[in-house]
Amino acid sequence: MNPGGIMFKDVDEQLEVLLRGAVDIVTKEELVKKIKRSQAENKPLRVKLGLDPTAPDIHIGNAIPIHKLQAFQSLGHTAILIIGDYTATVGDPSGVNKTRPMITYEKVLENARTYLSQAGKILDLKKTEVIYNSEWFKKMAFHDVIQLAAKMTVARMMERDDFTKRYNAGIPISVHEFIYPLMQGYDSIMVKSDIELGGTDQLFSLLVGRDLQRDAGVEPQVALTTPLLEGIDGNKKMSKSLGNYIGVTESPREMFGKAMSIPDNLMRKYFELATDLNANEINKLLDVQTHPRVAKAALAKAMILRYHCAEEAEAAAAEFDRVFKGHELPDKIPDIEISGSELADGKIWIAKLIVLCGFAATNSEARRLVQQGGVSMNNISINDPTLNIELQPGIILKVGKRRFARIALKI
RNA sequence: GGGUGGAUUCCCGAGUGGCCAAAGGGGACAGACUGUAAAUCUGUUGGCAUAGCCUUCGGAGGUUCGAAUCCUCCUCCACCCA
Repeated sequence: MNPGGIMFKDVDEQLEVLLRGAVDIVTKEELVKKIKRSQAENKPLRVKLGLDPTAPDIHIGNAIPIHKLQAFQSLGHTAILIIGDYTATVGDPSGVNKTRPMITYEKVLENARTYLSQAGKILDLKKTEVIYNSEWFKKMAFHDVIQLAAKMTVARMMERDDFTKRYNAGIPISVHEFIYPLMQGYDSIMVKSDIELGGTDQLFSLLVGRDLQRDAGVEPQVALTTPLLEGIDGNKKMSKSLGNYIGVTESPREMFGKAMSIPDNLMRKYFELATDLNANEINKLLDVQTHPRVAKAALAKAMILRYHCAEEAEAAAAEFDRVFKGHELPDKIPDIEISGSELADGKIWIAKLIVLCGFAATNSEARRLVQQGGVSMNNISINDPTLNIELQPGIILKVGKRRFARIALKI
């Protein structure tokens, strides 16, 4: 059937996998053409995804296009992961309504390391071309930069919704932000990409890549975007800085808890983007017959399954029920050692203890938590913020619904 | 280059001599109700062992018994004209 060694699946079969969950495909005709040609010539397509290591961790939101890249990879195509070590220092303006601060190159490299190891949870890195874009950008002369900049007009830049909005709102836009899409497009030329993936907020940059390629006399890449995922607050886009994210390296129990706190109306989206369940399974779980809580627990487990094993997912679910339904103690409670020098007459002020456990930033905050009835010790609620406690070893401090500590005394 | 307006607490935003640790909203946190959902309701939201004191309204000085508020200089930002 395929003497060349690589065996590509049927075009329709490939499209079914590749288009699942995709938002924009520019253009679908070109994609079909490329896949057909790849199959006929028995030659893998070059599929590019750029990641800017601006934060140390990957969360399940920015993992979405990585999973899409993995889908291409598992079909035999060539996955190209661009580590935007150079672009990261510029700062992608997409979807941001404030000027991004520039981050240092050292920080970027440090982030790149963890990014790569985390991306390895999704991709087969042995088969992935990993390329740092400083490879070409750091060699560029100013002259080259200007030539690149000459390929774009201000009017086209201002077509972008986020730029227009910022401009009209009087929020500054730096010139270097205009350069960003050009850099990303230039990457496409350098790695000879057939397809570029990205979140929907990347569409503009992906299209610039097409323009630049056309200008350079090569066949334009197909732009394929995946949806942006709202954070667990259900409001804003998932992001590290908003603290509404689920990190791919988080423990199963953390993932489970966070998944359970997403709003119901986001369940379908999470099912589709953050799990490997198929449409039938998802529909069945979201049926009116199924209690939303059951569906959400299934979602949490399926999500964990992408990054951990089945036993761990089950254990996380059981633990969750025990703590939040059964109101029992979690089986792993962090031990906090309190130094003897913090005590006075063998006692410690409750607010101080809470701060030492890291459950409040200041004594005042801790005091408020107590006043509001959010603090208990050994399951006995404490309401007096001036209370001094005699520390018995192994005493359990609970703050709010989910923060526990077992106190030990260090003499 | 010339002109105008602006910078307030996590964010938006009110405040133009004392009643200001600073309205209102958002967010966040805690509690009630639940399913760690949504909606709703209540409370909290600078620090300090808290009836009191201390630090904060872009920065540095100054006027005043008293300054977020008035004056001088500086920094940053936006808009208009060229």
